[in-house]
Amino acid sequence: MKVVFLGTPDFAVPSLDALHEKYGVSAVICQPDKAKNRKGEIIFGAVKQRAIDLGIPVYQFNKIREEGVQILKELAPDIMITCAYGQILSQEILDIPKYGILNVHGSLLPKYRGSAPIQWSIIDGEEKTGVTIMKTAIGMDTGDMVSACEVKIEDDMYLEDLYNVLKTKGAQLLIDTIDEYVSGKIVPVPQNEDEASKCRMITKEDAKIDFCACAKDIRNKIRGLGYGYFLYNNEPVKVYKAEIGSGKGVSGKILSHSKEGVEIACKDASVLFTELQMPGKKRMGAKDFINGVKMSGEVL
RNA sequence: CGCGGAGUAGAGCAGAUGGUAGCUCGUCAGGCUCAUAACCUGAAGGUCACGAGGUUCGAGUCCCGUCUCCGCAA
Repeated sequence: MKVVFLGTPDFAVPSLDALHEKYGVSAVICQPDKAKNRKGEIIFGAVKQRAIDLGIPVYQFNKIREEGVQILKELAPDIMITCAYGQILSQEILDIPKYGILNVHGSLLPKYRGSAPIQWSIIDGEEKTGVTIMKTAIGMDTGDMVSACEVKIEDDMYLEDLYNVLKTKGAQLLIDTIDEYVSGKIVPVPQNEDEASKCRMITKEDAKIDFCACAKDIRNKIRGLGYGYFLYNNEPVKVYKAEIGSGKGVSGKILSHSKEGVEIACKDASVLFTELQMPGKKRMGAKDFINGVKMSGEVL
């Protein structure tokens, strides 16, 4: 079976690996290179890099709906798999593969359609999420569902943790599903539109901590985004780990500053930051952080 | 060549106007204590990123070059 894979970031790498091992992937399509490091050198996306290592031909289109159609037709895949590719496909493309296109999505559809389902599921304090394999359709993650796998969101999971679990589960589910899908044993099920929800993209602003919020929400946000930040002396202080404290005070007041962490009051309690970073400095644990940065009892 | 910060004891930081380096934590030894991550005393530990570079009587501190790390932007 001829498989063409479309994906860009590292979330898609396990799926690419799994597919390639089982079926052999004849071509990989990913977004154009745009990431650069501080020196201005171009950094390849994780999928592109992986494809090169595996010796799979890579194609990149600014607009796959225009530039990619012809090539895709020539590739004549039996099935195409998308996983965090980053571009909207057209009906013309959807019609190319004999078995259509399957997508790996990081949520339990129809909830959390959209671009950052993993982040939002944690931010919202969900207790579970998962991955869904569905048919890629024209709408935003609206295709009929083929299979799904549930994952519990543990209280100590941060974005990176959940992300890693889901990308692995996604890859596993994908290869466990394809054969049955292709052979017709699985009949795709339409999504229940009444239960659908769509999450919006994450912006820089989302990472700014609002101390007027509840401790749990602040912590969930940091967990979901992987970090958060607040301004101290006009400089952004990034925080990577947070626990809920019992301190009370005016929202934004720095309650304590110890090896345990930097504790700041919020709406209903306090949050204790145990891993932080000053601009230009390295990320470090509270013990090291407070050794160099002395924060007094001011209010942010 | 996108903007900017930084490389000083194991770790985190200080070191105006240049004169061979300090603090906090940690470590080790001893003490106190029922005990301790608490406290007391003492000790070890640094060619101050690199370049047998430049200026100088003398540079961590000024100038030049290189490497590495990081924040922002992308």
